[in-house]
Amino acid sequence: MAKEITGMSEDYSQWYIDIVKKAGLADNSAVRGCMVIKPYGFAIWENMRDQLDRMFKETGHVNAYFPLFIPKSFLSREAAHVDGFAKECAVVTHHRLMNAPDGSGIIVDPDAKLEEELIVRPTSETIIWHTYKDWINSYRDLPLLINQWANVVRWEMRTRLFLRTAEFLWQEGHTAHATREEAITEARLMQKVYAQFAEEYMAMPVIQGYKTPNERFAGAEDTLTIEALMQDGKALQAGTSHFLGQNFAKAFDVKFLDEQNKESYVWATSWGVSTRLVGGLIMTHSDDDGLVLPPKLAPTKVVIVPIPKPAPEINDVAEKIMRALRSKGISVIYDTDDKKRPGFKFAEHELKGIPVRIGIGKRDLENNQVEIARRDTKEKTMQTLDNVEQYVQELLADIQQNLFNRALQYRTEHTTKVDNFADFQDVLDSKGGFIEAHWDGTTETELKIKELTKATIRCIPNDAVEEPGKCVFSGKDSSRRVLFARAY
RNA sequence: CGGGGCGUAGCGCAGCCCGGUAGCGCACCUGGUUUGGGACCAGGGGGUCCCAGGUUCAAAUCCUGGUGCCCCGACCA
Repeated sequence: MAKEITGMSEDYSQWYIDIVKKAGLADNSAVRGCMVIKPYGFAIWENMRDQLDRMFKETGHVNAYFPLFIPKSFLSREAAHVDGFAKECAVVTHHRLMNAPDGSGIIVDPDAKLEEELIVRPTSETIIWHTYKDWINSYRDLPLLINQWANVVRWEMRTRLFLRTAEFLWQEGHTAHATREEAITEARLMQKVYAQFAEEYMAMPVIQGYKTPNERFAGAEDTLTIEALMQDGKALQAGTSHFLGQNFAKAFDVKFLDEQNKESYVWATSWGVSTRLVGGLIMTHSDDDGLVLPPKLAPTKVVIVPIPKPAPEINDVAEKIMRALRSKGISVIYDTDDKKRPGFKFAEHELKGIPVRIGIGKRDLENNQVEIARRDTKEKTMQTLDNVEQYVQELLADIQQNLFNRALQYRTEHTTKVDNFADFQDVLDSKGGFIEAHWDGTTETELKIKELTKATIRCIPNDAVEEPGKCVFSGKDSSRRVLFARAY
């Protein structure tokens, strides 16, 4: 009726857009490529953010905030870095508006041109490393473990709600270390934190690995990644953690004195995840009825629907259940709207992905029971009133686990070992997903494969087993399989 | 940056070809009947038809120019 969602199999892209809009997560805005994150979508992001923030702090990081604007000259200090971002920067050139002399409206005041243009940050390495120069003198100042929650702007050609927007919210960790080993350990730790978050909270299984030189972050010596697989068989880079070597320390002249009074450049990492994760969450679990949310991130875990509408005896029971669940930290709402009928509400709450629905009708109360429905499988059971609290707790845990299992099973079924290029193309076009194949290690081959198939090397998995083989494209020697996929 | 589409009520759209009182569905308000998987009836409110200029007695509709957003691709988190 009112909220038709395009079928996933019919048009995956349209299905995704329908979910985002109809579940009330976000809308397009008046600004090209920028979205309005609506309260429900923002609530999901807040839950992600809060949990990640806890995990960052548990691993010793603190939050700070750096400017939105970056002097143009900063960006050019690290050569690879500027190459990577130059083409997608928003630039501030003036600082004042004025009424047009001809009365045609407001124009930029030509006299208010900035001496040096400001770049709206696409990422903050440069402004942060400029600042670190002042903060770091001695080994005693290290490690410096800082995270920032911020918005950044990348003027992308092609945008998609949550997955790629011109402005997005994210966190960026920027750490400084005394030794190479310590920085590498940090980058690995944060990759692990991201993987743990993705799997335990988002119920989204990820492959941990590292990027090929070609896919590396601009300015990094090594880029670690977590890669997830979406339901249409495309991969999503869900988070990255970079070992930056001494590149930024050298570019911004950040040195420290060690215990031996010897001066050296510090070692750096940076790592980030963004609102893109919301897109990943949607594309991992949702279905043709709408959003499906893992309980650990659902803004509302339980909704109670009075059947057919609120009534004193139903309200009493609902209140009791709410109190009991809330005392266990379970967010629950009672849908008291007396204008909408139960069927409408069921559909609406399913669209919003609320993990558990409790239906209370007079008929049920006569039998001292309520109906409990789970969003993931849409199964319903009757539970006696004294059992509701415990049942719901277990059910939420079960849903969380089931979503992960389901996604893992999908990924397993869509991960294929391939040993020749014909199969490689066949698999990509038929079922998609991850392809484990040998690669000769050259960028040339990587690019050629991309050109021919649109598949990229998502990563070299951390746990890739050493096995001799022949490159799926060039036939040259290879010592391990890498992970290919078409990606978002 | 190429290709396509769209701008008309809060949302989704028709009307435009062939100029003549701005319409439909949903949502909203009122009343009533309903209510265990997206209710129905009756009444009602709500519009710079993206902007500017032109043609015309008359423009949502025709002409010219502009602008915005979306979708699909190449580039990227």
